[in-house]
Amino acid sequence: MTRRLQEALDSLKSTKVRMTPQRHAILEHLFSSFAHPTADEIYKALEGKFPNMSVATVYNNLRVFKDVGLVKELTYGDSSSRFDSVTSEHYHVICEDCGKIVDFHYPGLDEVETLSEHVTGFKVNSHRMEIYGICPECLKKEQH
Amino acid sequence: MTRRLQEALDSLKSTKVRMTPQRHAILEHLFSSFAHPTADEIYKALEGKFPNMSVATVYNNLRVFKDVGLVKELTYGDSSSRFDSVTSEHYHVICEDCGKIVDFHYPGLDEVETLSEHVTGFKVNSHRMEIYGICPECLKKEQH
DNA sequence: ATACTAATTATAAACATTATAATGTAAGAA
DNA sequence: TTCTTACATTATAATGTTTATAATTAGTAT
Repeated sequence: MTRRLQEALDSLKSTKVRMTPQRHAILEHLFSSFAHPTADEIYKALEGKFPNMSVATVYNNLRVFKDVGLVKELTYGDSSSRFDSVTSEHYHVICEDCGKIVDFHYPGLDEVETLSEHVTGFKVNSHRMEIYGICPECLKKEQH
Repeated sequence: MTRRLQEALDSLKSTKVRMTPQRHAILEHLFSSFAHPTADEIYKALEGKFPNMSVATVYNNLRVFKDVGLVKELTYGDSSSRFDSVTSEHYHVICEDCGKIVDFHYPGLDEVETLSEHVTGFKVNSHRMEIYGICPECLKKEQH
């Protein structure tokens, strides 16, 4: 069990969210790696362990985790949402070919928030940024 | 007819994309304002003029325009894509309360693309950024 | 152990988007 | 101008993701 998973489980104890085997498995899947799976990928990954689990359970619980701030929903260009276990602030680099998502840390875009606040009169809360391109693996495939 | 629309029509002449009344109307709708409508909003807006137009026509043509670089598809959190007539490079400031989208110009984030290319090994093509907050109108409402 | 409440399952429905096949039409050639 | 051909449109069905519903099951506090 990773530290990140343990922390997620602990933070759930302070809420009124019940722990169930399915929820534990979904959290484990999300927090034990830095992947950004779709709901369906999670569903398929846990099929062996929970043959009777409904896909609605995956969606419901992802929403529960989102509501308590444990995961983020990423709505990018492709057809289905991806889910990201929340760690620190970071950005995503996305492969336009295979859809793979890689984390990317970049320091200061605070200036952008400040400037946009002045220009638009908005009270700015946050921003998001994604970078699009072709991943090394797909670049190789193209060359063949 | 606005200059932006005329430019869009001109640029289509240099491609092999045929002009049809439906295409003209969709372009007019997109290029005569700076709105960011969904496919369904465009469909409904043109219902009066083209009672027989199929929703597939809207989707097909938005894809055509996207392919030749006249429009951009914006996939935000909500369920359906929005479409933006391409002008110069710009970003969007989005009101979390009423959903309003305001354009925002900001010069150089090229450095982000360069750096992410080095760090991840991707061949980077583009990036997008959105800024989230509360617009002046909704701020006022909150204070009452 | 019991009871209460919430979670899960199975299923159907909703919704956006895409595919298919038949019909209609834009645009260049004769 | 008319003809021709390839492309666009329509109507419809299909697809894929996500949500809603109702019945059953299972956590948790007492």
